[in-house]
Amino acid sequence: MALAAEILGDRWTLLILREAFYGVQRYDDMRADLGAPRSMLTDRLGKLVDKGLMTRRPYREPGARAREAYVLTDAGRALALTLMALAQWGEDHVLSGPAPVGLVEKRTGRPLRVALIDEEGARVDLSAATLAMRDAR
Amino acid sequence: MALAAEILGDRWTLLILREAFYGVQRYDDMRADLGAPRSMLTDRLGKLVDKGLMTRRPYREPGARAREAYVLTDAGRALALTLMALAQWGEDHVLSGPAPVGLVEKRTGRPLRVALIDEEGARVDLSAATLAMRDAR
DNA sequence: ATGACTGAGTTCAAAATTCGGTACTAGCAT
DNA sequence: ATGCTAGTACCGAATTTTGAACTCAGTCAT
Repeated sequence: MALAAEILGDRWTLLILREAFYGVQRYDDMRADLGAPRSMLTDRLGKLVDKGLMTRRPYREPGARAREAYVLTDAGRALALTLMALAQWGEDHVLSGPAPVGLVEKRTGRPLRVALIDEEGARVDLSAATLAMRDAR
Repeated sequence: MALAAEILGDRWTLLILREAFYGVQRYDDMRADLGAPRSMLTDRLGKLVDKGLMTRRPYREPGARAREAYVLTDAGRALALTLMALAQWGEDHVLSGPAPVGLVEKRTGRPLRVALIDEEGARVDLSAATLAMRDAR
């Protein structure tokens, strides 16, 4: 958690990851969307690549130079849960209203939410949960 | 999400929230645990109180002056999902091994995890999910 | 060939934040 | 009164962020 916080405890990083989840892959699009200073964007994208959350994927459009798409890795995509939980929390508590984008089931288009589940996969309410020490495992 | 990222896109804030979830409420305990500079801790705790994630609750031990416990509000507690998702991700992807503390069900002590659920409360795998625009709602 | 355009990275100086240390205030006991 | 200490304030140095300018290199048109 402390290590995760080191990677993710940064506003720009969170915003970049959100962009990536929205499907934005190009440096300049991210920059336009986020209003991030170039050196910040370059720095943070580089760090995300270094940490294995993103990869650079070269691509070439007809008539243009080679460019790089910033694509989430599996590890990066696994952060969807965290980012969605954060977005849900933001909707509920920071007065920003519903987010325009959410997770849906691929097959059916049904909306999905982040929640707690037990070992059988059944939902458990947050109020029924508590923190506890774990076994040595 | 951008607003949430503004509040939470900060390493110390994440670590303080983790402490709060562990039940640590006293300034000096947090400081000892986190190794945070005093002014950072004061600043971040103050911000968390300002944003309504925490409240200060005065208490008095016999023979000591009045002190303040930093207690999570409902909004703060609602971040359990986000923090747990982050911790789970950290376990899975940052090579830090299992966290010593996790969420369990109050009544049964069974371990809980963060996951995606559909409208019926059934678990949906992350690979079966995708981002989509939402209705106007 | 040259020139224009531009995508992304680099550099720079000013502003902001962080950090570690010190000083301070105020509540309690002696 | 003094001593201890919980938490805040202050300070200067170090680091990071920011916004602007610059740079390099790939592509196209002439």
